[in-house]
Amino acid sequence: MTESNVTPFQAQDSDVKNKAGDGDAQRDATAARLKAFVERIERLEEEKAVIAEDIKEVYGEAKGAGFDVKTLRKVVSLRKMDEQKRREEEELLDLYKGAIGL
Amino acid sequence: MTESNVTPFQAQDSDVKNKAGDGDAQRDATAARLKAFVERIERLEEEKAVIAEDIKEVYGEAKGAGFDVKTLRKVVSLRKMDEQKRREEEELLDLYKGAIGL
Amino acid sequence: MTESNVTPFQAQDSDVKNKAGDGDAQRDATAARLKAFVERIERLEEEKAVIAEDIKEVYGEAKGAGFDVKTLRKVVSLRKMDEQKRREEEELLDLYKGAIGL
Amino acid sequence: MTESNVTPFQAQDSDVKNKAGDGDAQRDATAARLKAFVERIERLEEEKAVIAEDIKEVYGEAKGAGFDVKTLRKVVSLRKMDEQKRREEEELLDLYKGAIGL
DNA sequence: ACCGTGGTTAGCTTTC
DNA sequence: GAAAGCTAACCACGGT
Repeated sequence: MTESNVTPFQAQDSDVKNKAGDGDAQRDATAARLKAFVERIERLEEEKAVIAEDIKEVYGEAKGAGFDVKTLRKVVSLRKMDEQKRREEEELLDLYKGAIGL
Repeated sequence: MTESNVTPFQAQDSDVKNKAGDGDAQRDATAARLKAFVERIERLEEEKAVIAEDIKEVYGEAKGAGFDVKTLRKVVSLRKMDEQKRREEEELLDLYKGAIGL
Repeated sequence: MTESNVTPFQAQDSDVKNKAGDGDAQRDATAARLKAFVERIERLEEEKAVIAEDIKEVYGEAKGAGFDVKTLRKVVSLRKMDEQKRREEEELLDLYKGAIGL
Repeated sequence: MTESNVTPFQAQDSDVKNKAGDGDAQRDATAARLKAFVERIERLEEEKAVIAEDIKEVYGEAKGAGFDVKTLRKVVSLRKMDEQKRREEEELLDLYKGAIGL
């Protein structure tokens, strides 16, 4: 699939493509490649859904262990914010370093 | 950890928590368990974020291969909707069956 | 109110706001306009809440008439999904048409 | 419609209804009533959607007037919370008054 | 009567 | 700057 020589449908401004002489072969090939992309995406989304499910289960466990879920979520959320803040500060530091010549 | 005999903090309306005789040991143990939950969740969320990233990359690839991303997203969305609809219709059937007494 | 010449508060990153010469008049005017927006929103949300209440009542009526509410909800939900699907398919068609250059 | 003499489908535990000898007339009547409920609900939901749209527009206006939408949402939300709190306190007061004999 | 669950809605992020 | 998709909080319902 590294040697792609047919052009799939694509947003275009005013040009007309594949108007005539477009055999079924290319159409089929394009369709197959499209299908491949769709399936890759769907598999990944499925994995994502599974993990989301796992997360819910962990919260459930925590609840069963006596923790307050809402509070727990807040804690996780706050740590994530801190993390972002820390990264931003690091970026800023890098920026400064670059500005003064490494 | 299956034999949990300390009570973690928890949302309470008007009760008094940890009033007296609450040694540091329990507090530490509770904190440790809380930390464990938080870390499990964070690890899972990290995995989820990675997959979300992968999905974005696949869309990027598709775009590079000449597909229109917006259209591709629509296709994926419609397929998901079909899936949901199919499931709901099955549920509805079961519901009807229950509603009229099996 | 079409000629607004004062600047209300607004999220800003690192700028200095209302530094000097900022009399009370502008502040009051801004506050008044803010209040007006808040009140408009609150009135609309109130209307929305009333309608949500009405919907609940209709479900209640249906229940009183012997219909199974859960099933009824499912039916409504499926019809909504059909509607959305129909619209999306139309959009998809347009999208395809655009993608291949009209 | 005050004299309803047919029984619509409904959740039941173990009884079997409408098994045999159920003419089409009742079925049609039930279907018609069901349809009426569905349509009433759909109309109300449509109204609700319109109002939700209006609210979005007001936020848009406020933004155009220079207000920060996120902050504005926060203000509205806080006022709603205050309102709830106020009501709860009033209820509590009534409760007390009742408890001591008006 | 309470808990657990699922559906609904609002807010945030990211894209165009 | 607008629009949409995704995510997280909220709420009402049914089950136990």
